[in-house]
Amino acid sequence: MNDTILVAISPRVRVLLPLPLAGAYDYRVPPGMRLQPGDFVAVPLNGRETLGVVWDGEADPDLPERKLRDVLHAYDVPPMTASLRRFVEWVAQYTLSPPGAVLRMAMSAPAALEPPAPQAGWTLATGPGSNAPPPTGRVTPERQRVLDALRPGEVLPGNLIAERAGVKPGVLRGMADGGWLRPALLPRPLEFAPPDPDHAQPRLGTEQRAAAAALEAAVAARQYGVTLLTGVTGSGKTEVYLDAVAECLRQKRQALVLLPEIALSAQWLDRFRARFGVNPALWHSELTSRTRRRTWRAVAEGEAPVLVGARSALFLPYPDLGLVVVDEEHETAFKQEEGVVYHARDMAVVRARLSDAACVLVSATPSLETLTNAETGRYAHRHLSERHGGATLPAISLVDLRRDPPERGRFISPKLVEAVGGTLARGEQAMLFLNRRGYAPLTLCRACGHRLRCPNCTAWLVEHRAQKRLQCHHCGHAEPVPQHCPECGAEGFLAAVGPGVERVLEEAGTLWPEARRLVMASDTIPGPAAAAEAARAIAEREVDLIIGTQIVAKGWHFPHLTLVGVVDADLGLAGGDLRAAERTVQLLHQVAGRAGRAEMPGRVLLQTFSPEHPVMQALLSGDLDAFMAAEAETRRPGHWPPFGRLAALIVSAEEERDADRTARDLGLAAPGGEGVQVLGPAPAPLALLRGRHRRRLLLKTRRDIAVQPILREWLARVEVPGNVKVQVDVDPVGFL
DNA sequence: AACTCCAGCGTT
DNA sequence: ACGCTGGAGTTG
Repeated sequence: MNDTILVAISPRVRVLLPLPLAGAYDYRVPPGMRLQPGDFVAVPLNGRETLGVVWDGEADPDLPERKLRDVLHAYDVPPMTASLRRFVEWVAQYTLSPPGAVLRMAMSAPAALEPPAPQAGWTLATGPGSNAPPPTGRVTPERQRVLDALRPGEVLPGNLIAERAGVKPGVLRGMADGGWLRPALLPRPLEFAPPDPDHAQPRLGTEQRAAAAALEAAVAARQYGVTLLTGVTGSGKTEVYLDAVAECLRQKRQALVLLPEIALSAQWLDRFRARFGVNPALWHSELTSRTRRRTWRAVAEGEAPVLVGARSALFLPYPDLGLVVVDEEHETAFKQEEGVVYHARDMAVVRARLSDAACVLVSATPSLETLTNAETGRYAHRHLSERHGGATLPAISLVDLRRDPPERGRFISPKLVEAVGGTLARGEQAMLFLNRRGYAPLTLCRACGHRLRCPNCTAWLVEHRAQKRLQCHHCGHAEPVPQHCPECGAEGFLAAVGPGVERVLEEAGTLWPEARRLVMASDTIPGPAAAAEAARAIAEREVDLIIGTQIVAKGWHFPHLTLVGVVDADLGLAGGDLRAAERTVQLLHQVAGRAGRAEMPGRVLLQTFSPEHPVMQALLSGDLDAFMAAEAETRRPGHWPPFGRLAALIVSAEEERDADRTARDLGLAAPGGEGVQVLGPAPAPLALLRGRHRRRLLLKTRRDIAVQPILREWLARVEVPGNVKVQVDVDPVGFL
């Protein structure tokens, strides 16, 4: 045997830090510490302590020993699963984000790594197997009641024992000194009561039953697969997918349900409670730090069997995810536009695949992307064609504003006035929908034509008359409504142009002074409590007329609502957005679905200047399938999504010429070739946003060409100065 | 992201 | 000579 010189090479691990660094860093494992991939650790970084996760792969052997620092500490929490680690990497490479930036989303409750402080309680010092010295002192009646309140081995909090025994807390201390009681740690209670899959059996129709069985089978298969669940509003899609959740519970795996607006989902939670007997765990950005910490830890320890959340819930550390449901999958709220730019619906599919879980995408008005995946067979498709409980679909009609315009200065046409009036007269509820907050979207000077615009954004200031302020809906800038025109100084010439919900409220007040009116907009319904209260007031008929923005479109059940009037059906169609028509159909269809959900038939009136527009015709006929098929044919020839791929580069800088220069450089370095096309640079749709000048370039490729390598090479060719930001948006939606 | 380092400037 | 501020650079 050869003589070998054994060099004591200290073991090294790669640690990914939740910071926007290029990759994982290597650390030394101190003697006695055992680490495996996924372990949460504390490490030194540039003179401070940072949390991180032991990552996969070999440490760099060429890194000199002197650069290495020791791992400081390993946390006693379940390690991050391999499936979540793969997901972090996948999202990072897809969105061109540093992996650490994605990891940060998976470490959104760092305090949860510390074990929860154990709660102290009391237990009997004497008892079977105890060799404690015999207690001293008399057994008073009080003390006897304390002894009776505790079973041998039982640990209870002091205040509970004192309450049960009817004694002052001081008695317990005395008994502890005398050796009757001894302090002990309380067993940690479960954060979330386990939902019972068989708490209430829903009454499903035949069609629902078949769909539920298919979803249950998909969950029971314990492997990846995506099912699109469609059906008109009121067809009972929620009950069907809750059956899949029940099956997931029986499989002892965790279920995740993503909702677009978790803050508005009070009614959804009622249905969950009715089905499973308990509340699910919730996850959204407005949780208190305490709830956040507790929920994160409960999820990691497998004690949150069902989690309902916003898109960020995708990054929670489920030990064994068995089902991911994306409700209202077409909603643009699933798109995260800042930081790591991602689409939660698409990432949900990836999360499910990497976890060998079933995925269910749910919508009455599915996106063209999802429909196309269903048509090509990548997704299974289940459709519910019947409205549940005997309700019929609302009758939709158009009001041609060219033939039947409202009175001058008004926005509700005579036909709609009549319909609302009739509905209110019958004691039924009506809704007026206008997807615009505030009083008026534009204020202009009638003397000089000046329009009041935001100093930081390419946007008009919106008057909010209730607050007597002008607001920018993009940056939060607000100012008092001026008396004089800031341009020409004329007094009394500033005029509100166009309607917002506040103005419709005012008009409704003059038309139906007796009607009890409620405005539902994101500024009047700021959170879950307000949403629940609004739903209650409407259900208990404390409201006659609801005036709302798009938040009224989402999943509400208003049993007494029989009329929906859409004040401006054309609103979403302006502008050059690729998906404007699709989104308008989806939004207006959802709004229309609020009418007539119980036995009373519903009616919908759409006010439009272009009744012949395919969007209006689709809503009129109710044949959304045909509309989506036609929509597909407009996108297919130009290889627009979903028949091609799109990525946007948003170049922004405080100085316009800096943004222009980098945008031009990117344009000059643009990739090309077969099936690859670059559009721009052009001013971004909001050319000025929060004080930054923005330019946009669009990369469009054939569907079989991945955009990420092209983007990486492109960005590597261009030098971006420090005062310029280039944001990458793979699969952009909307106009940002 | 959060720190150090250092140039450039003003104060003591 | 000292100290503050801002920007660039670094972190294992």
